[in-house]
Amino acid sequence: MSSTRERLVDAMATSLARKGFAGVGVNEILERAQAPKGVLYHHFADGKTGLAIAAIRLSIERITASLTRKRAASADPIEALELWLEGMRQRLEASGFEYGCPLAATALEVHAEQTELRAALAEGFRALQAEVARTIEATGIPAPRALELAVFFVSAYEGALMQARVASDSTLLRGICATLLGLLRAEQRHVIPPPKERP
Amino acid sequence: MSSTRERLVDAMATSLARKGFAGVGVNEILERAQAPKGVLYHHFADGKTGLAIAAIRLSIERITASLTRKRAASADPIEALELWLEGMRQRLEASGFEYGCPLAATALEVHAEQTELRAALAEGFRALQAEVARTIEATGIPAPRALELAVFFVSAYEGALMQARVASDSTLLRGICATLLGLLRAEQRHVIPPPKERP
DNA sequence: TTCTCTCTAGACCGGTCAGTCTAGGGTGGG
DNA sequence: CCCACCCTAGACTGACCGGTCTAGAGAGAA
Repeated sequence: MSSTRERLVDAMATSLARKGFAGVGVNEILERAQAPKGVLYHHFADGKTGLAIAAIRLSIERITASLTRKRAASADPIEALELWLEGMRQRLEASGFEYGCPLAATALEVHAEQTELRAALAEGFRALQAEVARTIEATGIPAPRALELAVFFVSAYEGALMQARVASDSTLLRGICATLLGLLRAEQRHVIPPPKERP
Repeated sequence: MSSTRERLVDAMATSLARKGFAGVGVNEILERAQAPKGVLYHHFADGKTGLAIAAIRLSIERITASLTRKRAASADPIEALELWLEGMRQRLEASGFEYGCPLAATALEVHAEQTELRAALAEGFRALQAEVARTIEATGIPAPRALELAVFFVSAYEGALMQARVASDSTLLRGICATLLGLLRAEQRHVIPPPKERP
C-alpha cells in the first residue's frame, strides 16, 4: 500500500512527462491520486512547485536506476544503453506518443524567477548525464571524453524524443538512437583497437 | 506601422518560445500587443489555438528564411550553418536564457486531441529539417544522407538548447554546435576528398 | 482513558483563465 | 451625404486556477 504522499508524487511525475508544469493542474493530480487538497499542502509547504520538484527527483532516480540495472545485467555497456533507450521508446509508444521525458517539458517552460524548480531540473540533467557518462566509461573510453559524449548523447536523444512526440512516429527516434550507438561503438574501437590476427 | 493582427501573432510567437502554449495567457498577449480582447476572436475564430498556429508558422518562416539568407551570403554552407546557430545562441543569451526554440516548449506539452496544433508543429519541424538538409546538400553530400544528417542536427540542437536553458549557461550548447559542425565537415571531406598534391 | 500530534478531509477564497457579446469607430463606395 | 462593412473596443461570463482554513480521524504515549 502506497502512502498518499507517494501517490501524489507519482501522479505529478506522470503528468509532468505528459504536459509539463504549466499544463497540469493540482486538482487533476489530486483526483488521480485520490487525495483531498489539504494533503498536498501538508506534505509540500510550497504546493505545486514543491510537489513538482519531488516528482522531478523521483523521475530522475527511476531513470538512472534503470540504466544502472541494465548496465549490471549486460557485459556490453553499449548494449545496456541500447536496451535502456528501447525501454523508454516503448513507453512513449505505449502511451500514444504522450509520455516523453519527465524533465523536458518543464525545462522549456520554466522561467528565471522559479529558481528552485530550475535548480532541480539542472541537477536532474546533471545526474542523467553523469549516469550515461559512467556507462560510456565502462566501454573503456576515458572519463572526460565519456562525459562529452554523454552530454551529446542526452541532447540528441531529448531532441529526437520531442520530434517523435509531435510526429506521433518513432522512426526518427529509432534512427537517432542507432546513429548514437554507432558513434559510440566507433569511438570504442578507436580507443581499444581489436587484436591483430597473427599469421 | 504593423497591423493589430501582426502584433498579436508576433507577441504569441515570442511567448511560445519563452514558456510554451499552456504557460502563456491570452490576456498577457493582448496587453503586450496593445489590443483588446475582441480583436483576437475577430481574427482567429478558434482563439488561442488559432493564434498559436499562426505564431508557429511565422516563427518557422522567420527561422528558415534566416538560414536561407546566411547560405546566400556565404560561400561555405557549413559556415552559414555556424553563423545561423550563433545567431540563435546569442538570442538565447540576450534574453537571459529564456528565449529558446519557438516550437519546442509547445511540442512537449501538446496532447493528442489538439490535432491542429500538433499538425502545425509537425509541419514546422519538417520545414526546419528540410531547410537544414538543403544547406547540407550544398556541401556536396548527397540528398538522402543530407536529410539524415539534418534530422540528427536538429535533434541535437534542440536538446542542447533545452539543457542550456535550464543551466543558464551556453557552454554546453557551444560544445554541441562545434561537434555537429565537425561531424559535417568530416563527412564532407569524406565525400569530396581534397585534391592530392602532385610532386 | 485522555492527551497529543500527524495526516486526512473538503468547503471555501480571491484571482485569473479562455471565450462571448454588444456597441462603436473609421473608411471606401455609391 | 449615407450606407455598409471591417475592425476595434472592453465589459462581462462561468469555469477553473492554486492556495487557505478549520475540522476531525486515528495511532501512540502516558
